[in-house]
Amino acid sequence: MREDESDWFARWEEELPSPEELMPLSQSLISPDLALAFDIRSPSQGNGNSNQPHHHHQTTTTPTTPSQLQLPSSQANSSAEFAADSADLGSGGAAGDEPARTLKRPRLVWTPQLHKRFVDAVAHLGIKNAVPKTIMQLMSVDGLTRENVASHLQKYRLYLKRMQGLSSGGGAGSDPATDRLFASSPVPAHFLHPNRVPSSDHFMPSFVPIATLQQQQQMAAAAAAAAASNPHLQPAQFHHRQIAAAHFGSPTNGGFHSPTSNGQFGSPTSNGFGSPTNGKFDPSFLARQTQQQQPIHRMSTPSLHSPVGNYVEDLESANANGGGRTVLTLFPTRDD
DNA sequence: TGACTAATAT
DNA sequence: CATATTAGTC
Repeated sequence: MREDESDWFARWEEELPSPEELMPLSQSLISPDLALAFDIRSPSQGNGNSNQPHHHHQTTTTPTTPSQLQLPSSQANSSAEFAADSADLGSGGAAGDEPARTLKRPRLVWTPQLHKRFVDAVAHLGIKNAVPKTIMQLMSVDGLTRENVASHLQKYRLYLKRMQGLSSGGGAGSDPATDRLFASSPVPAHFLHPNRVPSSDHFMPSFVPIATLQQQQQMAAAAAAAAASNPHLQPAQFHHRQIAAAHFGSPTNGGFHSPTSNGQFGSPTSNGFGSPTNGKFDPSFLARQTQQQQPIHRMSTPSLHSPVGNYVEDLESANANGGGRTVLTLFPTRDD
């Protein structure tokens, strides 16, 4: 049975999105235009995690066409002429406040990869501890906010409920596009059986959330740079109508991957969680991520250099529904 | 106060 | 419809 442990782990690793598919979220969130807007949202919401851009190195293994690299300045958009005066981008006018502060971030798009990470996190945490903040931390996806997770979690829960109800009936399959995303990731058994607790339960020997510390300053710098370059796109600009969708296609070890062999992770708290569904687990592994303001000390990860995220901005007409929506695609829209 | 969930808005 | 945002509660 011990093998099971390593087995599941191996399986888990395998299922994880390959580095090529993984990527740092925030980076994508922060498109040039957005760079300006990437700032945090409401002042009151401490926002456990703001977004922090990482700088990734290009892994030599990025066979992908080198063509799309770097930030295209998004000028691809038609509005390249936003730049003009730097002074007031603020709301035009009068009040000129801090636009960056009030900007809204683009809608997060839950790609299968992202969702997978989400499910993995939830599975490993156990429904009990699977609350937005924890999930978010475990996912360790740069740029993901607690609210993003909360929202998704809500929906996921509904989905699970639906599944439960359906499963007893018989089965038929549901293929509505609605579940498409959720279907992309297997739902851990316990999820469907809230009451059942596997005797041998306990997975997650020592899961280690790597990344998690990011530098806000860098982000600020980046923003500043972006701002300088593209002085403004005030919210009003985004406000209504389309932005460019950023597609990501870059490998990144985000931090989810485990360096098995190298396992330097020896995290101080590499404890095996207690039981996900049973006892209480020590969130120590969460490493108190005290808000932001951390000295950019990257962990000594073996080789956590991530490739630069070469994302391309694409205008996604998105839907033909009511009108253009601004959407940000994080991962390469690669369906599984 | 901060976080969670449910409800509602976009 | 998928997310985001708000509101009520703990």
